[in-house]
Amino acid sequence: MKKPRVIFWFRTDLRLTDNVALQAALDLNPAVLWPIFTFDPFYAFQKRGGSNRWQFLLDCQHDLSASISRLNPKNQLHVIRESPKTLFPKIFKAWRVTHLVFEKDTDAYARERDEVVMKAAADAGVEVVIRGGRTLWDSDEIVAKNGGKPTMSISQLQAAGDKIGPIPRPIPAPKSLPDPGETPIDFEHDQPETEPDLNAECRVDKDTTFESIAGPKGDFGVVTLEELGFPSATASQRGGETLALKKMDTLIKDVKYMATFEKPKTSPAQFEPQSTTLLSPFFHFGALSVRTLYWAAQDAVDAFKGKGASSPPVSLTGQVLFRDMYFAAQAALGPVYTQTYKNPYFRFIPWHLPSKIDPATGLTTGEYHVDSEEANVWFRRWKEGVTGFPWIDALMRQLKYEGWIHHLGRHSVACFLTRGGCYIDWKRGDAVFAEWLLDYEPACNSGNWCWLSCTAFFSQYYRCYSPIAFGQKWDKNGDLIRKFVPELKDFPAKYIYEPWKAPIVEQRKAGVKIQGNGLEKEDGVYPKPMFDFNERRGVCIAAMKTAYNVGLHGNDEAVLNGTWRDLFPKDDDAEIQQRYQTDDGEHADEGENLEQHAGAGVAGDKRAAEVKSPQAAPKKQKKISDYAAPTRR
DNA sequence: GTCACAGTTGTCCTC
DNA sequence: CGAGGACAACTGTGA
Repeated sequence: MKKPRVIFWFRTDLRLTDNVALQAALDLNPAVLWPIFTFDPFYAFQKRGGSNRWQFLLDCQHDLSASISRLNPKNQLHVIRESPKTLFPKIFKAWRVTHLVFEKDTDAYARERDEVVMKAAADAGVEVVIRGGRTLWDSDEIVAKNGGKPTMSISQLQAAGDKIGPIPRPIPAPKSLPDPGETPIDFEHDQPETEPDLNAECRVDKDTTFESIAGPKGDFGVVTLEELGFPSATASQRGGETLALKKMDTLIKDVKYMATFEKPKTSPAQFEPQSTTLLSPFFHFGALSVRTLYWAAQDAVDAFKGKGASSPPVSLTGQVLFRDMYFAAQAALGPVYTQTYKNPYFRFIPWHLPSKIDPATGLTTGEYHVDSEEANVWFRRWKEGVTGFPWIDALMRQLKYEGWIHHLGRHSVACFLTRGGCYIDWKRGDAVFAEWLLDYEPACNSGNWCWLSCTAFFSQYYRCYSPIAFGQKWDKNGDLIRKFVPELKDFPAKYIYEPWKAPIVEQRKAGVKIQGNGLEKEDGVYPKPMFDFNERRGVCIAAMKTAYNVGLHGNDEAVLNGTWRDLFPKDDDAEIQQRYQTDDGEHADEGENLEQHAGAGVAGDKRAAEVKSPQAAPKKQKKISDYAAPTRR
């Protein structure tokens, strides 16, 4: 029998260490092995992502390719610029492939993509080998042990994990790699769909990535930011497995830090160095395996002799357990995991700026309805970091520039945008994080936005982060603000969280005027706050109470057919019912699913200080357990 | 079914 | 300055 000719398909596992799937490929004892990465136009055009994250990905690929070449100078990472859906059928034939090996991926698009590829493999007589390694436990197995339901709490995840058994220990990197086979590309190069381009705004130039299948030099080299038409990255964090392992080495030496880590006690205001490990971007691209971190942390706890070793959920191990919880929730719910509409586990709350839904698929389109011009301005000011609340603005500018903010910083800005300030749909924030975060992970990002907006996973909506007090608790002097909002760098600490309260003479001394809305940039000016936070907190908590009393979820009939409004109290409060503005036909609904009625008038949020209780709304429409678990494939 | 209690990460006031 | 309780009141878990 002839020895196997194997493609190893790298995806979200850009590493050699603890790569269980790669080991499975080597266990086939292949004659030749092509390590490949399909540069999928889907991610370039139909998923949001800015320069910082692209750079991190490209770093990971350069590093991986170099590591491969170190093991075998004849080999490298072969980056192929085409959709895997069209590429594989051609390449299976052209390269006379016998086996395709890859790591399992449970993201919604990845499942669909892999189905297509597996079908092509079956048609071509190529054997497919899949191994798990992206999560601590296999997400589908977790779902099965959780009664086929999404894991909606950390205790459910832990119970399901206990039923499966111990988390596998990481395995070492291979010591050698076979040669690659020949790489003829004498087949047609399918051109990608480039419209709509969700990243059009981020590009400074047109994309040329897909002009050739093996790159401009024909050497299957790594794509560049220039080819993608993206500007240079601004983030200081860089990617790659080598760097990740170096970070791990440093961490492991600090047994006390590892063993006593408690997430809620780490400061969101600390930068250079940050108070947490900053390993999440490496997990996202698979440059480091979560099992490596898990066992390093667990071993540190076991080795720690002092007092105060931490345990889940606050410990380092707890952090990756939460990641598994979100992944298993996603594995159970499929595409609706990243939206409320059609999702039986996510609470329906009539936020401002709700998502548009594609009637054909029932999925969000990425666009949104503008039910309130005021809320739309708030959203723009939030995104650009000119809300007039320095703590929020510093975090948002840090996010844009560095591609990272501390977890509690994310809590602050997410609470502020949704249930604790603007009352804007969590999907708007989710999309901004998707664009800017280095570590953007759909499962975790969607999960955390739901958590913070009290849409799912968490429900104590009356616990509301103050854009003033929360930052002050960690950073009295406002150093994070001084760093990322330089307009305020000379402001007295007494007023730095509430600059609008500073007397004119103090403003003059600090060289900054507090005026305007921040959208017209002007030197020496920092905007006034975009609303009275205490007033907004009251409005939001009352509106949340109403939404909770009505008790709808994303898959309830009233949400699907748009009659949910009938269940909410009829009053003029903008936060109770999204109201379409009748004086602006542009925003009137164009016959889509969410059935936005033309409202009774222009929303006037300022009036909404007191909110009436819902009239005779049922305490609970339905219990979650009344729903059949949504099925996938 | 009921009830008490806990829940990774709130704020503000009093003592 | 730190601890503790009120605020108003959510869901999931387990006895």
